[in-house]
Formats: sequence, structure tokens, C-alpha cells
Amino acid sequence: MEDVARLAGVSMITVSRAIREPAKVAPATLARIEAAIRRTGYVPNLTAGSLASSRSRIVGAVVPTIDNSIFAETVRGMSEVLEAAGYQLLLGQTAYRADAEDSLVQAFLGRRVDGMVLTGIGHSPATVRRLRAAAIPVVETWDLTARPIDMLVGFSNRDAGAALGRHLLARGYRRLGFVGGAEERGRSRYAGLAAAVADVPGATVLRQELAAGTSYKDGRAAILRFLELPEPPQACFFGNDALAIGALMECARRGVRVPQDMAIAGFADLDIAAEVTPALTTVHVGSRQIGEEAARLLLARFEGRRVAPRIRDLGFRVVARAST
Amino acid sequence: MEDVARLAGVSMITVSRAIREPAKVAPATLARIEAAIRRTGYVPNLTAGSLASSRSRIVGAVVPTIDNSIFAETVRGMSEVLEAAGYQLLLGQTAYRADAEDSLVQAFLGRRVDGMVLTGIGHSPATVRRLRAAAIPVVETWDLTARPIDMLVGFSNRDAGAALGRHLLARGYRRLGFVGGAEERGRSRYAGLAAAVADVPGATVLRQELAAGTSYKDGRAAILRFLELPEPPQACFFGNDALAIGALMECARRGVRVPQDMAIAGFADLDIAAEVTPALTTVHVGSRQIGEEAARLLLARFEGRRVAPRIRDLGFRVVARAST
DNA sequence: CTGTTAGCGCGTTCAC
DNA sequence: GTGAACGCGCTAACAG
Repeated sequence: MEDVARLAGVSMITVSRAIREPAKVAPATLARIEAAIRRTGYVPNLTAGSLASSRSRIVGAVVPTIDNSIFAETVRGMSEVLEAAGYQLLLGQTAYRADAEDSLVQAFLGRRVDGMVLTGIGHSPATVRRLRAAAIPVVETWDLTARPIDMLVGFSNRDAGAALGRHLLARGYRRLGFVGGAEERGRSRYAGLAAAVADVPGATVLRQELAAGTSYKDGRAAILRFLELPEPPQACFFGNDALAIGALMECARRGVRVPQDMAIAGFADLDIAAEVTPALTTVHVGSRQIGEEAARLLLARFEGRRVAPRIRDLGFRVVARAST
Repeated sequence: MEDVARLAGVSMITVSRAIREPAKVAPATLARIEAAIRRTGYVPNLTAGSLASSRSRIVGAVVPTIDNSIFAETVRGMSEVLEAAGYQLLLGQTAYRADAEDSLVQAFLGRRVDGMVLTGIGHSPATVRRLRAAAIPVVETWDLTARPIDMLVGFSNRDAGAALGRHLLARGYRRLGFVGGAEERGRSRYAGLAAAVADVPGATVLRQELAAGTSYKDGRAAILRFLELPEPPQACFFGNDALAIGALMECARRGVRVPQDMAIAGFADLDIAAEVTPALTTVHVGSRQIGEEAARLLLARFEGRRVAPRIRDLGFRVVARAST
């Protein structure tokens, strides 16, 4: 930067301004500086800038995984909004390991990210303490609570589970099954379903809890376990679409008719849910919008705007298709 | 850090060492420092560390998108290997926009990433110049070339396309179709297919080039266009599994038998490819391994080890399933 | 609109 | 095994 300044015959601070707020520099000066930048091949060191300004223009995001497209869409939405505003995304994946979130948060805070996005509302006390101490904007996502750490963008997994349960019950199914991974949000969906079932005399629900981080194969195996029961469920709600589609495919192979012999529903409404045959009943939750909105909230706070309300319930929508 | 040093009765540099190389600090001193860190809630500022040491422990990765799980797996593999080594991942998505890569590279270099991972081997001259000037380790992925910018982990899209073409031809199909997005690697796959077709007298191939960033829906539409022809292809190769599965589903809906009336093949071997009915013939390319290996190469270079060879051809494998 | 001064919070290099 | 001085490259705050 010193070279650039010398070449342009100005001081370093003017170069700095020419880069960050070109409008505040005289056009002639600006032109000379730009020429000098080009000649020297100067690349501003944003690390030094971050240190000096104590703003990194980096946002940290922690998700369980991006393989499973439900979070991939969220990350994509976030990343597009952030990039458009000149921010970068530091991505961390926990693979559903309990301790991974805290160490990622710690690492991100060490990098002085300007904001953080977390998945879910369950965090270790240490994590919460760290985030509060850092005093940066934080957005929790994919769930709902009255007391977020700071801001929140999501929907009620419990209500969504209940709504899907009511849909199944309304369709006349009474013996229900639930299959989900061992993680917080999946459990909330089950709790909702169970509550809906409790409201209807004679309705029952059987639950299979799998390890977290499930995929197609697990759905296939789970539906088999149900089908082998003397009295299998009539309808099965899977904690995510991948599980449900695995189950759907297994039914197709075995000649189990969906929904006549076994109704199947998923969760999240991946692109593929509408494409399979029969098309999958699921709950649409706006994965992409969650990411976009989270990013927008952060940007608002970065720009000093007050965010109200701090809780954004984006809701959900039961999408009834042919599989139920 | 000054507070910590004072509390522990040592100098700042000793605190610094206690954090980075605890082995080089006397156990008693170390214990006092750790206690002081806990009492003060001190969080080392890695930005300052980066500036002083000119090593950021950040790797930048540019992918077209992570929605499409083929790159999601690569990113996941990368991120796991990097996180285990104490590195963080800065993620950028181009959404297949031509100019997006260069601006992301520019931004990442400005942050002084220690290394970069790019998707593909086609980059603007400006991008290549920047990367060379930065003199950091760079890994290109998902394709093959004799002259990578620095290092490369991938496979030959052309050969993979040709291999799948030979598979279709060996199965007796002569009128082939190809559907792919308008992007470099998809075009290479087509080129390979076309070459395989040229080797067999009487074999033909019809091509549909879609916009880049395709999904299930596009596959569905594309197969319809083929089916409406007076003489549709007998077998259709799709540039990625999502397209192929969309087509598969459309065939199921229309009562078009796969593979008897229309054979279908995809590319990348997503988890779901093995699960659909009929199971999808595709080309396995080790998306996850590409990411892991790219990360390992970078780590090797960060640690000063020489990497040879700099080109890692991970190969591919035609996975013949029921859909062809 | 432009410049000056004074750090940002560490790690490097040497010395002890 | 520990410390002092210096600088990494930039920007905030103020002055002009």
C-alpha cells in the first residue's frame, strides 16, 4: 500500500479511502490511485484491515452437515446474501457431534467473526457464554424458542410435527409410525406428532429413533422393521425427506403400495420430494429463506439498524401429496 | 493477553507460547497461565496472529453450488480434514456465474488464505494471474489437465463420458441422447460420449444443452422433449444424477419402461442413485475423496512437505445398475 | 478532500 | 525456559 501511495503521490490513508469509500476521494486522485494499484498489482490485506478496524466482514455458520441438502439450501441462501454485501462465510460442520459446535464457535470467535449463525436452539452453556461475551450478533435457526441467545429465524418443529400428525389422522390413519434421528429438532417433531396422536382416541404411534445423520439407506431399513411387525403402522412420518424417500423406494421394490398399504411422509420438502412417485407428502419449511433471512438480520445489525422483532417465525406448510 | 500475562506473572510472549506450543513452557508456568486465561475469559485474537505470522490457517474454497450434493460431499470432505488440523474453511459459491469465481478468489486472497481449492480447470486469466502472484498452494478439482495452476485432484470427465458411452453401446443401444448443463465439465463428458459413439458404426447421439445449475425438473423436461421425437433415443446419458433421476421419475409417471423403452444413466453417483427404482446406472467419481485429498495436499504443503505428484487422478468407475 | 499520529493484538527475532 | 523490542498492514480519530 505504501508503494501505491508513493506512486500516486498521496498518503496511505488516501489509498485506503480510495478503496473503501471511493466517493470521498477526488476523482482525479482516485484515478491516479487506481492506476497505481493496477501497476503494482496491489492486493489490500483485509486481515490487517480487520485488525485495525475490528470488523472482519466474516460471518461464521455452524451446521450439522451440508450433505443433507436441507442445510445446504440454508447455507446457500446465507452465502448469496452475504457475498452480495461483501461479507464472507466461514463454514463449520459438526456432523452432529455434540462437542463440535463449541469448538467451532470458539475458533470462529477467535477469528473475530462479525456475526454467527447457529443451527438449532440447543447449545452448551459454554457456547452461550462465549457468544454473549463476544457481544456479536447471533442468529439461531431451524427452530423456535422464546429466549434466543440473540436473534432467531425458524419455525416450530413441534407444531410442524403436530400438523403433519393431524394431516395423517385426518386421512384416517390411526396406527402411526415415526422414524427420526437422535437430534433435538427430530425429537421435537416427534413430540408434536405424539401430541396430535394423543388427541385422537384409538390413535397410536410407534417410534424408531436412529442415530443422527441419517440417509436414504436408514429409511429403507426402518420401514422394513415396521413392515415386519405383526401389525405395522398404516402411516409413517419420517424426520426428513431422505429417510422417507428411502422408505418409499423400499416399498416400491417390495410391492408395498403407497399409500394404500403404507402411507409415507417426510420433512423439509427437498426438491426431490415433489418428483418421486408417488410424490412425497412433507412439510415445507423454507430452508433457503431461513438462510437468507438470517443473513439479512446480521447485515442489518452490522449496519447499526435495530432488528425488531428479534424472533422470525417463518412458519411451515404441510404439503399433502400422493404418498399419504 | 496483557491481562493474562500480568495475572500469571509472566510476559505476553510466554502466554503466546503457552497457547501455541505448550510443550515449550514449564509445566508450572503453563498451569498459572491456563488459570489466568480461564479467569479472564481471554480469547486469543487469531486475526492479530495471522497478521503477525502471515499465516491465516484459513483455506478458501470456490464451488458452483452446494445444493447439488455432488459438491456438497467434496466440501464436507475438505472441511473435515481441515478442521481436524485446525484450519477453517471460507466457502464461496459461484452459482455457475462466470465472473463470480474471480471476485471470490480476489476476496479470499485479500484475506490472505493459506491455500485455495477451485472447482474445475477453467479459470479466467486474471484469476490465474492472481493465484500465481499470491504464491500460495492451490488445488483444482473435479477435472484433469496436464498443466494445473499448482496441484490437482480429479478425474477425466472426457474419459468418464466415453466409458459410460461404451457401456451404453455395449448394452446394444445405438441411438443415444445426452443432456447436460452449459458448463465445462458437462461438455467434456459429452465430448467423451461423442467420441465413443464415433467409434461405433451406425451409432448416433443427440444432445440437449441446458442452462447450468440443473435439477430434477430439468431432467424431467428434457426426457419429455426426447420422448416426443419421432425416433427418440434408446438410451439417455444425463450430465448429473439429479437430471437423470428427474427423467427416471417422469418415465415412471408416463409408463415408459426403463430400460426397455428408454435407458437412463446419470453422473456422480449420489447416495440416492442406488436407491431409486430402477437403480440408476451412473459414474462414481468419489466426490468426498476429492475434497479430502485436496485438503490433505494443502496441509502437506502448509507443513512444508513437497507434494509429488502434483496431479492426483482419482479415476472413476462406471456403476452399471438396472436403469440401463 | 487530504494528511498525521497512534495504535489494533499479536508473533518474530534475537538476547538472556 | 523466558523476555524486550519491533513490526505485520492497515484504519480511527482528529486536524487542517
